[in-house]
Amino acid sequence: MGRGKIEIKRIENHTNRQVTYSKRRNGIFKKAQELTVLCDAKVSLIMFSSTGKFHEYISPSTSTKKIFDLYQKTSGIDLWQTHYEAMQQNLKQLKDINYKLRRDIRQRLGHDLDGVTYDELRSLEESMHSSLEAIRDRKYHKIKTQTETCKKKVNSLRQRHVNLMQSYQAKCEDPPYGLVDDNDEDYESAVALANGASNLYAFRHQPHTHTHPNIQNGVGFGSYDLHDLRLA
Amino acid sequence: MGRGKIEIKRIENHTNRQVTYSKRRNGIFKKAQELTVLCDAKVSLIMFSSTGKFHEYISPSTSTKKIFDLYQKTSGIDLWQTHYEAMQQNLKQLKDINYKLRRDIRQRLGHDLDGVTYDELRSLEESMHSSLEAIRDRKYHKIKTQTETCKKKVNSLRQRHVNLMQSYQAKCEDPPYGLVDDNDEDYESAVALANGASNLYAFRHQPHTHTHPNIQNGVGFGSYDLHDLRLA
DNA sequence: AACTATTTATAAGA
DNA sequence: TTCTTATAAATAGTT
Repeated sequence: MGRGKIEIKRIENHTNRQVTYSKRRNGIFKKAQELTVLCDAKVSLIMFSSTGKFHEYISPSTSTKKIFDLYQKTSGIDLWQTHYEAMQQNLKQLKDINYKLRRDIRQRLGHDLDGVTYDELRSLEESMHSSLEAIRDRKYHKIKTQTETCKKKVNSLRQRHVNLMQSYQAKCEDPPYGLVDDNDEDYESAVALANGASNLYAFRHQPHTHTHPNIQNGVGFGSYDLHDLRLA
Repeated sequence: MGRGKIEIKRIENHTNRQVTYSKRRNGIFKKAQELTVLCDAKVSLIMFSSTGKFHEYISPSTSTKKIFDLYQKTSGIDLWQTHYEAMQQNLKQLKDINYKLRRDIRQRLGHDLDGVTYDELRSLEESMHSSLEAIRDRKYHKIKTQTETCKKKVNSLRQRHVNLMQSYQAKCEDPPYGLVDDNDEDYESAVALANGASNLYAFRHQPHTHTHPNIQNGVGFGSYDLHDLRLA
């Protein structure tokens, strides 16, 4: 299609080749676009000239990535695989290890023991036994430390209680006026306190709540039994 | 370029569209091939028809994978990225699960219990305990079946022993010459056997090996105690 | 880049 | 689908 027929073989003249590439590239792109529209097709056309220049046509309804995915799906060729074989390997190994770990756990739970020999069972039992010992030890250790922490707390509370009682008794022996300031309410409550009719006292008639036991019971008269605090 | 000019818009008639697709596809493939040869270019042409049919042209000097690699390099678009990221995610998850499984096992072995609460310790102990029971059950079951198999073997061997002794005594009552053939060694061993001086007999003075107990002890004179065989 | 003679592609019909 | 063929479109060589 031109002034003369040409043979389909490499054009040796460089300029000529470039010109022909340019002309025919436009032609093929136009054809691709027409095909896309006329036939509702998806076309991906990627070209590199002999000088390495890159040109692309892609149907507007799609993208190179989509064509690429579709290509792999349709042709069954996984272009990805060769690229990331090492990663695939890694993944496979991890899955394998994972499976073995799960099996180990299942056997430690007493399941899936059908294929296990007597000797293996014995060593598993032994391992389980000593592990159980270790876990029990740890539990007892936990109990012990928790108990000790608790005791320390109790001692601390007991000490606070004693201190509070001492300071309270000291206040009762002094005249209460030293506590009074411009605030009437404070004055009244101070008087009420002095008469032993504090509203705090009312708590003593409520069920034991174990909140602020040092305050609840601290407003007592020395008759209070410390026993209740020991396991608070 | 045909009997009539056509407008470049979607061909609504399905058959017509298919025919045009087929014809123009050939045309564009021919153009691609010509461009490849004439201009020494690399061309990748991937097409999907409206019905999803896939066709491809690729310049002989290259491959679809190479074109995609080159495409990515040139355009800077990473078509693998999403794949790669998905794989990374997968890998990370597996590693995570793996770590947790390992931790579980370590804890079941009684290690790494520092961060474990008292309640968790208790439930772990309980799990271990019941698992240990299951494993012991399995072991006992194994012992039982093995013992039964063993008993059956012993009974079978005992029967063979009895049979052997009977046929031996029968032979002793007959003249022994029937046993003798051209082989001197056989003759000698038969005589030795008759005298109770078999080299097989020597095994009785060795530590118990539990191999071929029927032969070791079978060359006796009826005074043999079967008890030894019971737990062989 | 434009022109145009000529080849090539293809629309419509068989 | 394939062949035919009139005609549109592409393009080789030229300017």
